[in-house]
Amino acid sequence: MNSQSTPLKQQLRELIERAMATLTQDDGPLAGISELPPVQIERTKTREHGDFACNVAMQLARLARAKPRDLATALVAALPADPLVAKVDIAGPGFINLSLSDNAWHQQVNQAIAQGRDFGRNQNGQGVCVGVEYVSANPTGPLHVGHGRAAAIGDTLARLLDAAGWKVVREFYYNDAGVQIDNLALSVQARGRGIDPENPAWPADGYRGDYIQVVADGFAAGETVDVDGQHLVGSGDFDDLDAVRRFAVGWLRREQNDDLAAFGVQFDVYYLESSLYADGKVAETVDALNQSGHTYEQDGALWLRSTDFGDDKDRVMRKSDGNYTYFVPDVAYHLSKWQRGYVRAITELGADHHGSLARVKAGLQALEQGIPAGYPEYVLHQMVTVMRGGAEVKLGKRAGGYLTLRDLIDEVGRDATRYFLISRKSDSQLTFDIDLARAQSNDNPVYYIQYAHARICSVFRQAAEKGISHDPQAGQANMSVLTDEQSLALMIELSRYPEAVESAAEGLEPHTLATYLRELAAAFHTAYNAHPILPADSPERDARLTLCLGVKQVLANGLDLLGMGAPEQM
RNA sequence: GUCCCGGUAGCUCAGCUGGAUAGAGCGGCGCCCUCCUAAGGCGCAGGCCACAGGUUCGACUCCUGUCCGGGACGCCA
Repeated sequence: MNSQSTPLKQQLRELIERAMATLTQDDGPLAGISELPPVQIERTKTREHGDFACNVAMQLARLARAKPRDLATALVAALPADPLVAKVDIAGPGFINLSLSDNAWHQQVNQAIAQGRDFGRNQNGQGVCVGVEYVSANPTGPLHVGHGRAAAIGDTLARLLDAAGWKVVREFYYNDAGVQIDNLALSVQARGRGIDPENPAWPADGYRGDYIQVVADGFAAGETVDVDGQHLVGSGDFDDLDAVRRFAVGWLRREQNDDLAAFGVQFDVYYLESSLYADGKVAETVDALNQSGHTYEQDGALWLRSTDFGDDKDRVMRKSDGNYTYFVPDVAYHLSKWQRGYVRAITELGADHHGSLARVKAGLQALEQGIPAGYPEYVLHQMVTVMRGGAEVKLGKRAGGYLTLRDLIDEVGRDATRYFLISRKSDSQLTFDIDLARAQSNDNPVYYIQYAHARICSVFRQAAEKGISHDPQAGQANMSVLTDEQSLALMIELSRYPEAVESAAEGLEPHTLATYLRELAAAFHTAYNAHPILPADSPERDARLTLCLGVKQVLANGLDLLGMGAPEQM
């Protein structure tokens, strides 16, 4: 494993910090300022402003009672010389603009090649354990597109956090015992007895989809289901509702797992709601809430005074019929995450559940067990609508045309499905255009990015056919022959990758990585068109091929974080 | 009525924890393959960042209010 070298931004930040330290000495302009603001280094929008800009002089202006530009001048004068930095300017209201040497970019390319799959990874998480929960669909039906969005977002988050040095546990939580499961069992039983949803004898809240018939047929035919460590055999005895229930749950669990596997999504832990009752976690939670004094009895029910913790009204914990409301096991479940050592817990949910967030957080606070106020962190996604042929595809469970995640994967492919579900900010509603996702054309960003990777592979194949060998060492030594604008722009784009990974992980915003990869691919395609990669001149050729190797590595790393393939040929 | 999320080019959307002249793709118009995959590239046109205030050196970004669209508000899960 290569030791990760210090990221560019951080190296520059340290230079500025050293300059600031100089100015705090004795009677320097910053002397006597106790709290210096954190130094922010950011990429500039145009190279006219250099490569990186620092706004610290403006931030310090008031504290130091000095003009921003005067401070900037003093900082620049105190800035230590460094081979990374070619030029320093002061511009606008007091920006310090840093222009890097070409050699700085060459180093980034070389690092991408040398570090390989590790390039872009960082140690920000310091190996601390974070639980990431997502999908968590109840086993009452096939996964639909909304679950697909949850899976794509959650899985990419998990990969990003892993790349950022956290110890990630992927978790799937499901209810295997509640009212909805009863409805499932009753539905399968009814189908098994030849009752269909149009029949007056159909269960009131039954699941009407055709898949119920399939499950019933399997149960009748004595099919077997192996899932979650269980081996289930359909007995065909529809009077044994408990057996029907176990079989149906197992069947749908297996179905969901198969679909998720086809989507490239796997979990470390499957957590059953029923286990929270079986192992006393629910009772422990209720006792702790009672003991902490945040509960009261009223109207024959037990209430949590969640308004003490920011909820807008108190919530019933135990109904007057003696059963717990769903949010009690929810609190117990998140307590178990804390107790299992998840220092951070991230819960990915559909935004239609946002109403439950406040009460779960309130419940965790009311336990008074030192769980941080921000626990768990929620990432919510908005609804997905699907378009085909310019018309909306209805997704309702009741309708016959039930579009499942599996249907979508089969129709447009795993990579395109993942990309489209991840490419938008999770906070905004998403329109999934099946025709666009299927298009094998430049309308489709999936191919655009993957094609960049395939194109590089193709160039190396061409080189091999022509008997041209690539000397990577010579390439690295000769990078300075690449002075054209497009190559430089490509190197700079490549150098942004570690920052893209870091900020996507930190902000829990996987879509920003998708955006970055499109920009990297664009920079590559531009350079590809501007200059032949296999010119006769061998120093230049070696350098261009070396740059291609670096870009190829970054594309592969980035696509992998999105759970997508990096094809060598298209 | 309360709460959450959106409102940026004709369309679909980016805009990184407030930064310098607002970005990309598609669509429109005009170009580029005797050349490594044209699944590509180049150029032009296109904007009161929903609206009105406020905060400050500086606001698409933060705060308040209004309007529009979507969602959530149960002793359902």
